[in-house]
Amino acid sequence: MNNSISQELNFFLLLAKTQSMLTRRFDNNLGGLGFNEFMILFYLSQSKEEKMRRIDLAGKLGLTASGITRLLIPMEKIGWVKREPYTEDARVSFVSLAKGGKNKLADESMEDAENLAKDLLPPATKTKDLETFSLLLSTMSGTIG
Amino acid sequence: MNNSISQELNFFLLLAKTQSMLTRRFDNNLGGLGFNEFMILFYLSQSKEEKMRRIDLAGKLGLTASGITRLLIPMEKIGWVKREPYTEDARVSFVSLAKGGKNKLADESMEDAENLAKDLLPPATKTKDLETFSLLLSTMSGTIG
DNA sequence: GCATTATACTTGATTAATCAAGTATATATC
DNA sequence: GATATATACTTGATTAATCAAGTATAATGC
Repeated sequence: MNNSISQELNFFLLLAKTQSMLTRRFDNNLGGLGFNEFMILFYLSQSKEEKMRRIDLAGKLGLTASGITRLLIPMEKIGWVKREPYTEDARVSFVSLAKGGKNKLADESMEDAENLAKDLLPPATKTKDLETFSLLLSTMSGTIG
Repeated sequence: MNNSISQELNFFLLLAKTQSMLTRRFDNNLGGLGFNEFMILFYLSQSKEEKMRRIDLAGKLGLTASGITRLLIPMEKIGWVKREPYTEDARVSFVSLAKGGKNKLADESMEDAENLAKDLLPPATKTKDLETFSLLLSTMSGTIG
């Protein structure tokens, strides 16, 4: 039996496990919003004119274009986001933050997310380490393309 | 517009994005094994007598018991794992590594996973940092319960 | 300008995984 | 030792997300 495993692979196994648990935790504690839905509303709220191309949203969440299409369907129905055609390039359609989504985010979910984030990190976590780790994550997600 | 977001929450958003991309990458490059399937075969191969309780497997992957039940159904059918009843506690059933699964892992997937892991990490990643992050991740997943 | 290639998005079919509820067994409490 | 609670697992219903293929439009190369 060969029991050896590299530190690198071990890191990815741990990452997968942790992220599964984290996603479930976020999904259940954002006042009725799923984590992905929260991220969509949040990124829209941060963007210029509160609207983004669907493909850019996909990039932000690390999902496929298809995944975004499907995520947005119920959100549009409920009135959290709106579809905005784009005349300069007919392939593109923008998603914009609708009133309902803006309220949903502001009233509760944003605060819930912030509180959860602070609760989840071990109290001893060093700011400096968090920075290093964040940088590693951006580099990886930038590289994976 | 309130554009502020804590470093902590930002970290979790980045983590989610990166993990989505990573999972897709692993899923498509382990010689026909999904990432979760790979992890199951791997953890079984590492465990005593190459068998584990389903609930412990769930813990290792960060999934629910239900998720594990469903993951194992096709794997059992294909002959990668076997179900083993446990007389000392009739609630429990063990999963063991079957011949097919053992071969699948040894012939290709283990090597693929190791190579991928090394490819995905930025070359400049410091061993020391990787250790720190791994520790942070274990602490978090241990705490989340 | 025409043909090729690339981009943005949607859709059908499928797979993955959750939750809530249910079954069966074991453990603890009184 | 009967009752209540906890644990391990499965199942039905549902939601999430993929891939592969298709549509439509735009950009590139010659």
